[in-house]
Amino acid sequence: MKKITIKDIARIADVSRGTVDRVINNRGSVAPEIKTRILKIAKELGYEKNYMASALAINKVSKLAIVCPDPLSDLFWRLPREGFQMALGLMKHYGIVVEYFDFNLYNKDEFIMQMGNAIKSKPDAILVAPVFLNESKEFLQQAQAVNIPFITINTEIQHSDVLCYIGQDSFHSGYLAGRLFSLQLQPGEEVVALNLGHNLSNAPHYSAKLAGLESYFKKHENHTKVSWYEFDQFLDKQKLRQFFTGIVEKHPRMKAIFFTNSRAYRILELMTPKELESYHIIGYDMIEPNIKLLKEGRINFIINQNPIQQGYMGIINFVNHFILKKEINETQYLPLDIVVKENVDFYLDKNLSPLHFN
Amino acid sequence: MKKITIKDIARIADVSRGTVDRVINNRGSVAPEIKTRILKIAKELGYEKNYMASALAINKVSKLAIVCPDPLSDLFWRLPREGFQMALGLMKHYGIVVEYFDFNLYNKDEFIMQMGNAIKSKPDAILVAPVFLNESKEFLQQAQAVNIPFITINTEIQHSDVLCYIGQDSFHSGYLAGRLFSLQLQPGEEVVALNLGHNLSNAPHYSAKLAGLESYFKKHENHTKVSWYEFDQFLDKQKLRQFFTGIVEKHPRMKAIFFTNSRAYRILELMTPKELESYHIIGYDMIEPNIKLLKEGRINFIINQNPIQQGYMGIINFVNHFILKKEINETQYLPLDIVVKENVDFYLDKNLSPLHFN
DNA sequence: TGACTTTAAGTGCACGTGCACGAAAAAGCA
DNA sequence: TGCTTTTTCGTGCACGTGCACTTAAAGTCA
Repeated sequence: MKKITIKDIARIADVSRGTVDRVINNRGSVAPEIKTRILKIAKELGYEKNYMASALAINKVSKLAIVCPDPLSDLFWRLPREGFQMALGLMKHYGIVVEYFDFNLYNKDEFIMQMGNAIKSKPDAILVAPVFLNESKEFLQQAQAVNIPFITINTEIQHSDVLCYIGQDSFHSGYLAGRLFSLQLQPGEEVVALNLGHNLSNAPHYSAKLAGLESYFKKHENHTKVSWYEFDQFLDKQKLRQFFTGIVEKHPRMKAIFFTNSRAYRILELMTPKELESYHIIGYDMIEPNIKLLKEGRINFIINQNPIQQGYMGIINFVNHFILKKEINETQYLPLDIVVKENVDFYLDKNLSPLHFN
Repeated sequence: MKKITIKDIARIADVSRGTVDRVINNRGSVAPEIKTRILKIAKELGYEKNYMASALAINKVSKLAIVCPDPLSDLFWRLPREGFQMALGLMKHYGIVVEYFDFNLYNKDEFIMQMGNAIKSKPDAILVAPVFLNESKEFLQQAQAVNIPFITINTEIQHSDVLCYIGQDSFHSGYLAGRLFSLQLQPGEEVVALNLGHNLSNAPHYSAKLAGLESYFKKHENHTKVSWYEFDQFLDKQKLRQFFTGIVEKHPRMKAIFFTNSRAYRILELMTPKELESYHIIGYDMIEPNIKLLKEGRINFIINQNPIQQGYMGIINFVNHFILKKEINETQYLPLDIVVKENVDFYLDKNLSPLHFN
């Protein structure tokens, strides 16, 4: 019942606390036979280190650098940050200091700069959303040289020095969208996928979604035509409308529109009432404009990427690895939540308040 | 940057640590003017109690009694327990001792007995799945008398002494099922809801689901007929089949079947191949037989009640309230996850491994 | 054998808080 | 004023671990 301590072990093994300490923490300088004796006793008694006392004694902070898009530059990125805060509130007693290195989501140079700054700050680890594929891989090399591991969220990249990835399986995310469309599509109707933003070739999480979407129809409804387009000047409403008009003209049988990211609302706000009625829409992310459109019945499904949990788990993994020294999984896929008008309220972050510790 | 401690405040306020301690913890015996001075300084400096040192000093365990159905008596109840274990692994350093009081889900007397035992064990709080409505309310009275608050999960009951409820909004859960059916229903087709198990009048979480389902169709498709039945001898395959045959005969236009709980598989395993093809099925809970049926396309949608999170959050709330002394929300609705074949893999608990701390 | 080095083991303090105990100051009272 | 009672405040130890420092023992070599 009572928690067993180092002192207990020392008493039973007839040695001093210091010796037990050396054994437990593998500091050496202890006779082999005594070491085995102590380990045996510790195991038998089920000794578990008291992390509170440990953390108190160490009195040293672990540093985590977080390199994510500026929450102000993109609505979505508020949410992972919320998750960071939650977990940090919960874990702050372990002595974790984080430094944020925000960058503008659309500015590759800022990303490069902030990644450099993050590495320069000599943290114990870097938590990064590697939205720019090539540049991220480059920095991974650099970090590897100075022995700083990466925790990645949101965008999955393949690299040996990534401690773990937390986010969605993008391919299956697109695949799921295919299934959801097919619930309502009639034969002959076409599907169009739109990527508003980053260049697809440098953004693996977006292109994987497209691949998944196409894969679904190839497998189940090979007659359904799927096309895709990318467009990065979505902030210019006039150009965006022109772009969309072009698509409408090119695809008179278009019935379903898939958005690879959170920016469905950018086009929906430019649609005519008639257009709004005509299409099945699937988009991503529970940001305010999308939620509104979902509730109005304009967006049919939102696929939620659990951004808050992405942040939450990122911190948890840091704690697990660096403080509790536990094994962690390299790939941690979060659920592909299907959000409709009828359950959207229960996905809003206010429901996570119990995890808010501040 | 540096963490500010009681000692710092004492030095600045020119008093002793003890005095600051008395102010911070509201122990009285301190002159009013000094109290305000100390509070002011504490606030200015942003003092935050170090809970690790605090817990270490107190060296007292908080006791939590958990009264939930035996995981062996019902597959579903393994999952909340997993959530308990996760959170406890994460929080164990706060010194939490839990005692489980399992009862057979179908045995009201066992529930009564274990609730009694739980109260007798004099815990700081009881975490309970109050699946029997009337009996639960009775014990709430008793616990109130000896000042033991309740944390409830899974089944929502109205009572002033419930510290918090963590689980689904059952009404909207049924309502969502209505929407999901309507994605595929043709005019004239009927919906039947089946409650295999508890008496509905004593199980509010089940009856609320039915109400939600009916409400959806009343509001959106008033022509669609919705009927419901309950049947508690579902373990007897022959009787169950008879029961179902009766329903098939009574409802030749039945196209959609809604199960209020996890026991859809009980009837599906008795269906003929032709019957299996004929109906849209919605059920609850990610237990093994249901997952299999979902993957085979027999069950169309599973609504996930986040059982692991129910357990996880239950513990988190205990910590928040009793250790960190934070305000907690009385009602904490978990998402109504829509699970289909295409995203089921990402809802399996293996994906939550990072929360496993043992 | 004696002086010195290396290795093994023990001791004491620190971390920040809670709490019991006792000292000091203030208040009450004759 | 002198005494007692009450209030207010300070001090020391404990919690379990980490770590630096000290001491003791064993080993090395001329």
